[in-house]
Amino acid sequence: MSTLPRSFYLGHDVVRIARDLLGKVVVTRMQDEVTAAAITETEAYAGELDRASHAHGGRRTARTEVMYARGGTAYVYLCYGIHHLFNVVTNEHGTPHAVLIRAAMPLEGMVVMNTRLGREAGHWLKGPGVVSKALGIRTAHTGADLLKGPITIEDRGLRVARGAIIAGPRIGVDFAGPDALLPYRFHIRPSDLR
DNA sequence: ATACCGATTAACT
DNA sequence: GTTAATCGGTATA
Repeated sequence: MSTLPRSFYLGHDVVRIARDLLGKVVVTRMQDEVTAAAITETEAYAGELDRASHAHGGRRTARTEVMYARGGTAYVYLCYGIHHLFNVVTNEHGTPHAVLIRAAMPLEGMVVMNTRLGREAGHWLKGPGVVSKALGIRTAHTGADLLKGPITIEDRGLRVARGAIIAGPRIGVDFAGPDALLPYRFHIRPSDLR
């Protein structure tokens, strides 16, 4: 169990980092409640040039400012007034790259997850809103340092089976024109983690 | 100040 | 396949 170092997040290739996050474990420690889940789906948002990104065109607002922080910072925003979507900021300070965590496999704290979800978490948290809800991640956590907590990401030695990664276009970004077709989404099945 | 709408989800028909 | 839920961000005035 080792928390990912700052250098993991400072890389300039957000698409590669999105792929490398598959199999890594998101851990939250909140009020003595520990939950952990292995990432099975991600999407890369490539900053100012990416029409699907909140930071497209260099937009800087109260909400998006945290995207310009250094890699290893949490960006959590409210979508449709209901869902808290968890992103991992990457690249150096000033470059607004981020990776959206869209699905994960529960590893620890299933009882707590069940309570938070109001149902059985099962063996696969599908959808960014569901992942955040199960892990207790909310907009209040935006700006949190992923090297300190309460949210951390660890390498627990899980490896992705060779050839298991599927790349494709991102979900829900039809408004982004040609950028909606970029293969910035990566996913695997929980059974592809060893 | 006001109007519109989204990197979604669950519960419908 | 369709739709309600729910509210902060953003643009427009």
